[in-house]
Amino acid sequence: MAKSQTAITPTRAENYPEWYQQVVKAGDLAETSPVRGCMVVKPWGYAIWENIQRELDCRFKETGHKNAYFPLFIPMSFLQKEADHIEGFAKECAVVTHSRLEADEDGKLQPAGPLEEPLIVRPTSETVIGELFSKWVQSYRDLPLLINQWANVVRWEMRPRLFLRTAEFLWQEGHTVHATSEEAMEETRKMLDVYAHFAEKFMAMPVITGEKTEAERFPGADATFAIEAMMQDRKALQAGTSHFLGQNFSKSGKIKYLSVEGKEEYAWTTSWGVSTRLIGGLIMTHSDDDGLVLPPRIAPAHVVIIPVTPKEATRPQVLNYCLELKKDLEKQSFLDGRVKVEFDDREIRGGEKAWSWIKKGIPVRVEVGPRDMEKNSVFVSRRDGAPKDKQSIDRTGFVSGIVALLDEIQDNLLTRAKAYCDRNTREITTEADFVEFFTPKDKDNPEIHGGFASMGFCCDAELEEQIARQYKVTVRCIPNSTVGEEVPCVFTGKLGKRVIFAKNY
RNA sequence: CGGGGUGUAGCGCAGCUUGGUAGCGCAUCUGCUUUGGGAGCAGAGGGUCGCAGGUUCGAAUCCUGUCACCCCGACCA
Repeated sequence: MAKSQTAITPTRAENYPEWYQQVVKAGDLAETSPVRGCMVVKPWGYAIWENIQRELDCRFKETGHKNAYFPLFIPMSFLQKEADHIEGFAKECAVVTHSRLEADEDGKLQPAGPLEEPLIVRPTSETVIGELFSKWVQSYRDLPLLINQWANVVRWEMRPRLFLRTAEFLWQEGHTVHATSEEAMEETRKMLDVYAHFAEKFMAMPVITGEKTEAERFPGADATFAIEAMMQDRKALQAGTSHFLGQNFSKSGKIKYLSVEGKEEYAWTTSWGVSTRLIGGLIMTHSDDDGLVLPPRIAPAHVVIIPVTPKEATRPQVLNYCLELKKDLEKQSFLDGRVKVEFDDREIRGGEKAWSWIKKGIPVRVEVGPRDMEKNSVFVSRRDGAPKDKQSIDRTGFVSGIVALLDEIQDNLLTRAKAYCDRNTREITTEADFVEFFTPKDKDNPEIHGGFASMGFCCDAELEEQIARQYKVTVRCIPNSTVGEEVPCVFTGKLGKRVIFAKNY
């Protein structure tokens, strides 16, 4: 049978959503679970999440936050406290109503021991954390209170997609309490910047930071900020959010403190989070028709060494040479650690072996055989290049240059992603251009459209909703970089703000 | 939860319109060959066709119900 030209079928151009699923599968990142909507994160995928966690956790601690853990269950009455918050989350919650199971006459298990008050599996923790914060905060001396938790949350989504939207997902939620509005706003923006910096520097994922319009705001927030990234199908992915909650949750949760002047005041709170969705963003930013492409700074391993042993006689020497090479590479410092090396001596065919690593997105592959050993060189290919593109490099030079090579791949991926985003971002000035920009050209791939439209908008909520219904396009954000700019609205001509319109995940 | 689609060997699919008791590719096993590359040749094993009813002498194929998955919509990190 003639093998397809690409490791992944269908290709991105043929069917993007299906391609995405195949990349997740081929890269051995995750799979669906017996429970609809839930996800099993496999070791290679979880290692990516651990790298995301490690880096972000450092940044959180550097900015003064401490980790804590709050309960999975929230009393239903807590959710009731903040009116907008209920509106936003009540519908998609998992509800626990019983405390045990009992076998009936037929031996079938039945829920028993009904709870007096149903418990909600947290969709987000503002309400429980607020309850506890109200006890922790008494005086201005207790502020600011800067807490983060790494946890799982559940939102009973109707249309799950691995990493992008699952019923249960892993995330981090920061919750902070401040004495003043200014300080809380500063925190909100600071954490957004932490996310933006992380996305660009580590995930090589260019993002636009900005504020959400009222329609897209977090339920219960006074202002929501987000990082938005462009995927390869030109749709936007909200990759992280930071909320200025004003005094809404402190009023509903009674978070009060005694000020320097001895007056009782309501505190100002923030919350911010990123989730395993980042991995979905990573996949859709860099991967190609041969599978996953991982930026070195987030990859579970940087280099795979594949021994080539055509003759049984030289096999032990080749394996030994590879192990020595592994040791030398692992002496090199990369980021805060070492260069991480996989040595693949599985007893499978060379081609299959190499392709399995291509599909996993490992940044650098090294093939070492008897001839390389004789010349004291190695055969190297980069994941950001073509699969057949291999180069013979002197062993010493390769080892001493590995860190530079990883940095180069990292930079190249960011440059490439940035160029893609720029190429598909257009200034829109008329309604006709807007319609044209977002009308699919290809009937077989109706998802493919223009990309990001940078344009003036009066930010009328009703108009925004109408546009969303008609064109399936929403305001992704009011970019921080253009705040203050006054631009005529493309639809009404009224002076408005510069916004980014796009289709989104 | 609405609209559409798909369920046939471990995986990917054909067969279904025009009912006659199951086929292809990959994978697996065996042998020989090959050996800087997702191997070649020859042979073998493996399926009560998602599940439950119905129509019929006879159902993968027609009808009804049901479950699961995927796509589109509503909802969303």
